[in-house]
Amino acid sequence: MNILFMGTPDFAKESLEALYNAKYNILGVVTNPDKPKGRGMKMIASPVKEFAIEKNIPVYQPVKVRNNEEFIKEMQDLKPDVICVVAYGKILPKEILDIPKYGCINVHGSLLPEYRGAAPIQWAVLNGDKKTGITTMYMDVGMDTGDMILKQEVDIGEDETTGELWDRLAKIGGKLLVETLKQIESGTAPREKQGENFTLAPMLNKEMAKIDWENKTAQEIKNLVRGLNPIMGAYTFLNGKKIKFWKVDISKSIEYAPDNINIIKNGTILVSNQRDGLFIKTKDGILQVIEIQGENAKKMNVCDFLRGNPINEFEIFE
RNA sequence: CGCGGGAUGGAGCAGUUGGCAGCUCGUCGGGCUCAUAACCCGAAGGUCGAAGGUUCGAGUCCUUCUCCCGCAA
Repeated sequence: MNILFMGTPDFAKESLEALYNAKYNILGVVTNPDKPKGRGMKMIASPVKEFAIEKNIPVYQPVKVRNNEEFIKEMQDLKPDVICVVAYGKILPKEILDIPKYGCINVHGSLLPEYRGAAPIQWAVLNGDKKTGITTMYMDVGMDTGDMILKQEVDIGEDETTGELWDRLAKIGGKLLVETLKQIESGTAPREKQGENFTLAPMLNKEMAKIDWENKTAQEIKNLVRGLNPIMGAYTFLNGKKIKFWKVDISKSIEYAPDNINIIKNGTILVSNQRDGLFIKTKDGILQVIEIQGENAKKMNVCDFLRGNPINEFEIFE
């Protein structure tokens, strides 16, 4: 079985590596072009590209795919039996989808038809879901609308972050992809149409990262912090300064609740000291901050942070 | 030359117009208490990132360098 692989981030690299270790013949790897990134705008190659180079697999990095006759011709000439696409970052035109006889297989980070789109893992955590999973499918021209092949459910931990779940799903995705190919080869792969009741997982935007103290519950805020770690971090303002929360938890003890808690504004700091940390009133409970980051500073444990950046009790996050 | 912040005892930070290097925590010793991640007393621990310059005097002002970090999905 000759495979053409398309993917870009570390999530995709896991699948590529799984295919490689399963001894499939990988004709080539298509990945997004290197781009300037990080401090100093250094050119960075994608994890998929780095792996491919290490294993001497040819790398293709078209700037665009649609209407790129030269690239499409190149892909056709490779004559892949199947194309595996994992978080490539571009939409593939029909001309590409039609190349391989076994079709294009995609690894998607959710239990389809839930969370079609770019950010399925993030949204599963943001919404506080208890479980999610991986789905492999035959791609069609729609956005994650193809017929499903295999699924694997995965439980989401109560405190698990998007980053942690991302890493786990990446590995599971690799395994499921290999299993999917095996079944396709042996002709036993199932093919199931997606139901009508789908949900979307659009790309995340910056506004949603701001904590809404007024209307959100402690659990919702915790989900926001978990869901945005490590992508952008949930933030709030204190005295005009932007502060990011990287890890919070719902305080189980009520000993920090003052008598007049019901008339205090949501977002008010109830406790702030170097021993206990930082506790904040929310709509329905008390939130404990565990990991925090100030402006132009690195993340740190909240107790360390308070040592150098004292915060008064009864100040209010906005 | 993408934008910005920083380098000060073990940790996190402050240090005003240049004038004895400080705060919180931790560490060590002692005390107090039925008791404490409590409190009190004391101690150790710094070539203030590197080099040069201005000055009677530089953590602080000027130049150069090194390293670290944040934001731009």
